[in-house]
Formats: sequence, structure tokens, C-alpha cells
Amino acid sequence: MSRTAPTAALNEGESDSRKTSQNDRIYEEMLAAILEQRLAPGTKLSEDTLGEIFGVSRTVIRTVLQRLAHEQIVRIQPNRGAFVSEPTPEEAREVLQARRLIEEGIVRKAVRNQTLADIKNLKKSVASERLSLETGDHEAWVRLSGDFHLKLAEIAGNQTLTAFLRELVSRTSLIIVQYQKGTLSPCSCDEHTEIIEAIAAGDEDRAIELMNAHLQACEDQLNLQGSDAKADLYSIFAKPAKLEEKSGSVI
Amino acid sequence: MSRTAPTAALNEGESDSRKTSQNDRIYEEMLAAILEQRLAPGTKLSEDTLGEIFGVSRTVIRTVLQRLAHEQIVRIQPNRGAFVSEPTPEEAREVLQARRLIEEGIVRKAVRNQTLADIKNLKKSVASERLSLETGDHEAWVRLSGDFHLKLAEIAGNQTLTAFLRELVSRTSLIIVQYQKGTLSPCSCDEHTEIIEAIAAGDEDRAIELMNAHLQACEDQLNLQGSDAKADLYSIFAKPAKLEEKSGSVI
DNA sequence: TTTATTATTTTTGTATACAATATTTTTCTA
DNA sequence: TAGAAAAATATTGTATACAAAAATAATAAA
Repeated sequence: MSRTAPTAALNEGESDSRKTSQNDRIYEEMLAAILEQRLAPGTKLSEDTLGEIFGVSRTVIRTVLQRLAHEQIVRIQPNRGAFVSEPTPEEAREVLQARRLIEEGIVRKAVRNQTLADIKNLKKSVASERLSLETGDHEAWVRLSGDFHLKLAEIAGNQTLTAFLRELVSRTSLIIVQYQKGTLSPCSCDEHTEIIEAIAAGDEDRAIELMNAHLQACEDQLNLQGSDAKADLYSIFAKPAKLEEKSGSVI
Repeated sequence: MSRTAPTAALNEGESDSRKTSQNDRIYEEMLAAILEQRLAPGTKLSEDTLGEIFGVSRTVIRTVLQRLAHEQIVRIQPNRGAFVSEPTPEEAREVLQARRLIEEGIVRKAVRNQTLADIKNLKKSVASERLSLETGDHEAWVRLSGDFHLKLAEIAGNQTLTAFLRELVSRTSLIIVQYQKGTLSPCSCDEHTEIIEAIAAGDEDRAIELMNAHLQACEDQLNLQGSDAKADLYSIFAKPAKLEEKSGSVI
């Protein structure tokens, strides 16, 4: 079976040869499974099991896991295996901060580079987003919501920044899964729409301001008290926190 | 069982086990070889050969090559192998643009987070840099010159941004190798020193301005006409450019 | 001689085998 | 029964074997 319709253009200079796309196929499937919450943070990703599921040897699974690990979606512990990442509150703040910085630059460039077709495309994207929200298709919404930001990056036209943002968007999904307070964002579609309008109007300052507010709103909807659940347990019982695998940076 | 004593601070949650560090060792050596110009852009990186050199099987070499490829230091062509990256002029511009954006944010944070020890540390770093320049130790200079920017990132205190910048710094080295016009930067040490002084003085705007100027100066020293050598050949002979492996993105 | 075609060799992609390490279960002792 | 030590099991890390593809060499035709 030929691979699922080449959804979108392939990022990098990969030819669409059969072998390589097998790698990509498994990568895409695993990434989707994690971002759509079918694989919860902390889940062990056994090489043997995944190999059986996808009908390949551990060799190719390993490659995929390493790729996901490099994007911080998966965490590899030497001799212990791979696990779905459990971003700490600190990491969450870092990712959102990095996004504010990078997306400010992206918006600035997008305002300059935009064409009418781009604006149309963005509007269509937000329309799909709104639809998925109305029909309650959570999985589609997660994907589309991120796609908006990536589309903006493509308009800006710096592939290096786009690649960074792609990683940040994925990590943001994982962060939202782990730290969303109550309900989902009331309707980020409206915020996206406002951003589009500011860009279309060529109002750079306003577009940047809106994007910053949008990302800040996203962060504000998270439940990021100083420490994560495990550390809280220790603080609650007033014992010195043991050094555990779950703890954040070693330093 | 408690794990091996956490020797020193390792970046990520990697234990210091022998096996993993073998991987890291080879990675570091190969990265250094590329950045220090002992491996020129375009060089084929044969798995068998590298395996023999480092006394390991292709398996571990493959892992390292994939890691380098993800950092854009190496380019993997399916069924053809790995090559030292040959960044295009467009990529070069993108990388420098991304750096201006990210390092602006880093400088802003560094101004706020700085301690006296940090400033001392930075000054020491620049002193080493100057020394390497005076003694003509080019390899050391390449490394130290990048270290300055990474130290700044660490002061800023966002590990996610630091990781991005680390990749960008490596890529910049590769870009300089390929596109430096005449002599090396007259003395970027002075520019580094000025940046430190602005940061120490808490003058955010000036520090940002100096950093931007510094990175722009770096870009201006490159020979980045619209197209690379190969494309030039075609334009010179006024023939339609054939699509070659060397061309940039496929899309 | 030059070009096209075929055969050979080399190299990468993937599966499997074995070794090293972690995890679990069992057994033993207090 | 609870806890510790030891054996058994399972999982990862690495090397090797084999298949598929590309690069090279050799041969044949013009």
C-alpha cells in the first residue's frame, strides 16, 4: 500500500522513497498518538512492542525514538528505555517563553512577506479549526490549532525558525495535556482571527501584541505552580525531596 | 539500587554510564572535526570507515550521524549516505537571522538575570578568546568564539533557547568555513567585550543593539551572493540549472 | 575513442543474535 | 510477615548477517 496520501509537502529534502517513508510513517504515527493523548506522558515505549505493532525490527523503532527524543517529545533513559516526556512546569514556561520570542519574529516577517493567497489560506485554516471545535473533534483541533502557527511560520519564510517552532508546537501540546487547568481554551480561534486581521492590515505592532497576548493567555490557562505533582508530595510531607528520575534538570 | 554517583552536572538527565558516553564521545569528536575544518563540507562520512576509526560497529556510528543530521551539521541522503553539510547562502542568511532574533531575547534576559560571577566568567571567556587569536590557535578561537554566545544563553537561563542557539552556533561555524570572504573577523573579541560592558551596565537596549550589530557584521563578512558556486556556473553559461543533489530544498 | 549496457563491488537499510544492564520473582532469614 | 539476597526474566545496547540499492568497473557496440 502506498503511503497515506502525502498529506502535505515534506519538510526537508527527503525523497519519497519507500524505505525512508516507512521511517517517516512510524514517526508521524507515534507523534500523532502522543499529541492526541492516546499515549499519556510517562508511558513506557518498549522497543519490542512497538516493533511488533508496526511490523518492523527494533532497529527502525530505535531510530524513530531517537528522533522523537531529540525533539523532546520522548525522553530516553540509558539502559532503561524511552518514555513519553513529562515536561516540568519550568520546561513549560521555557517553551512558552521561547515561543513568544520566536513567534514575534515570525509575525514581523509574515507581515512583510504576506500575499493575498497567504491570508486566504490562514483564514481557511482557522475556519477548519472552528469547525473542529464545534463538532467536538478534539484530536483535529489540537492538530489544526498548531497548524495555524506553523502556517504563519511558513509565510515568514525562514525554514530554520519554522523547524524550531514545529518542535515548540509539539511540546506545547504535550504541556497542555499535562497542565491544562479546567476546560480548554474558550476559543483561541477568535484570537487567531484577530492576528490574521492585524497581519492583513499590515499592522505589525498590533499583530505582535496580539500574538504575545495569545501565547500568554495559553500559558495563563495552565496550572504551573512552582513545582510539579511529585515535588508537591514531598513539600506536603515536609521531607527532603529524594532525587528521582522524574526530577527535572540534574544541575 | 542507587545509580552511579552523579559525577558532575551533566546537561540532560543522562547518567554517566560508560556506554552512553561512548556515544557522546564519538559525537563530540566528529562535531569538533567538522567545526575545526578537519572535515570539509561535502565530505562523505562512510559508516564502515568511521566504525573502524572509532572501534565500534556501524550501529553506533549511525546513531551519531542521525544526531548530527538532526542538528543540520550532517546531511543524510537516503541510500546514499551521510555528508558534511554544505549550507546554501539562503540557509546561511536564515541561520544568522534566527540568531539575531534568539540572541536578542537572550541578551534581554541575561541583562535581568546577570550576577557578578557571570560577568567575571564572560570576561574570562573573552580573554581566552583574545589569547587564542593572538597565538593564532584557530581551532581554539572557533570554539571559544561560540562559547561566549552559549555562556550568555546560560546566563539567560532558558535551556530550550540555549539548545536552539547551540545548534545555530555550530551551523554558523560551518557557514563561516564555507563563505568567509577574506581574512577572519578583525577582532570580534572587542565586540564581545562591548556587549559584556553594556550588559554589566544594565543597558538592555545598547546590549541588544551591539549584539545585533555584531551578528550583522558577521554576516556582512560572508560572501553570500544570491546563489552558490554551482548555480553561478549555470548562470555564467546561461543554461537552465539542472536539478542536482546539491540544490537546496526540494519543494 | 566514446558511449551505452551489463556485471561486479561497495555501501546503506533492516533484521537478528548476543552481551550488558535493569527489573521482577523467588527464596531465604530474622 | 517483612525485608534482604539471589536467581530468573525481560529489556536495552551493540555487533553481525543478510537484503536492497547505489557506485564502480568491465564489456560491448557505435
